[in-house]
Amino acid sequence: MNKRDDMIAGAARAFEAEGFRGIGVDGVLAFSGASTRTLYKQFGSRDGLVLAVLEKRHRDFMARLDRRIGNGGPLGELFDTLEQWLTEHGARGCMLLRAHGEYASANGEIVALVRRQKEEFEREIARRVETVLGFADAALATQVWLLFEGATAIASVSDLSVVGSAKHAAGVLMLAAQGRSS
Amino acid sequence: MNKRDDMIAGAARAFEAEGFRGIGVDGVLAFSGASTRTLYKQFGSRDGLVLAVLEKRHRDFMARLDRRIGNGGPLGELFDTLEQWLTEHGARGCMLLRAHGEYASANGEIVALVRRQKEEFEREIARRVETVLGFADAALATQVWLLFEGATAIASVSDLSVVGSAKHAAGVLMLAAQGRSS
DNA sequence: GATGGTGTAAAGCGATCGTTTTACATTGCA
DNA sequence: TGCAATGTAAAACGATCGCTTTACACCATC
Repeated sequence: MNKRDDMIAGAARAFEAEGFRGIGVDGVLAFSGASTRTLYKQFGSRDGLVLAVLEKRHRDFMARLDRRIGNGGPLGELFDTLEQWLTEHGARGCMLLRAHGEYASANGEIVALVRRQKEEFEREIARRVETVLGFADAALATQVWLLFEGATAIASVSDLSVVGSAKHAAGVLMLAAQGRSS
Repeated sequence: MNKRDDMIAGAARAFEAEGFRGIGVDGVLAFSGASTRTLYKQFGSRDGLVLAVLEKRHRDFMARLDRRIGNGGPLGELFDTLEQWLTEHGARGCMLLRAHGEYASANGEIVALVRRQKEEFEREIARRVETVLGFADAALATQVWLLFEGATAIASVSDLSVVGSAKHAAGVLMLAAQGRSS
């Protein structure tokens, strides 16, 4: 019954470790023990499975954000959630952006999906910035987003402490924005 | 004579557009018109070509930094150079980090090279931070690095204006660091 | 004017790619 | 009890993969 979910979870681990184009269908399926027949019945194609993995990945992270992890307010939660996420999943760069890069000229549907997901994520950050400041500040939201994605990327070649650095920098930028408004 | 350079330049364009694992040897060579024979004589293997591309890419960007582009001081130059670079090469995410992700479990030499390159880049930022502040501030250097890599990544799904946002945020963080020291 | 370095053209190596297909087992619902 | 859905196992499709090899052309230097 949850075979479909097993395949998505297994494929996510496979793509995380080997990259989206670096592993074949058989290799991906080995992570969940499913057969090729089931893959094509459930997802239609290999790319269909990729889309399902990306959708679940984004949905899971957004849901995790709602758990209000940590104690640094709406913006601090953002980075505390990221640190917890990277601890659990390993830091290999944002899976969505990796797919965006690997399928840039091979699958427009995947590219479009990731763009939509990132727009949604930026809006979520803007919402949190407005909650903290009491007024909207699109420029600050973008800067916090930059710190977030920078930490996600750099953690793969450095260590998880960069997430704390990003959190701290976001706090400094926020205080500066508050100072300018008073 | 410059056939080797042609192959590296062509391969860089190929990998930029299709990803490192998303295009075959024949496709890569079509960008420079070279033959497979020449590839294996010059680079030994496909991965050898990848290493050469990454080395040249890093060296070229570091050399570009020395041209002191823009007028925002050592830190402003960093982001002005990035913006010029992305305008010329297109914004598809950092090629080095893309390679690091795609070869994470397939080629340790590539992974190690990128790690070294990123360490060197972080030191370059730290050097510039110290020049501006008059004293070393490793935490600030890391934060500027986060903004830089975040802008590089996000420009691929947004637009180049995020580089200006990163530059501005770096300026705010620097002023805050100066304030703390006085 | 032979030689060695560097290049192209093209065929072929075994392996693997994404996908389809055939054959059969299990399960839940009518 | 019977049927449809869902699953596995395994073979095979043509295409493409990274790589090797054979054969030949150019062009500088000694």
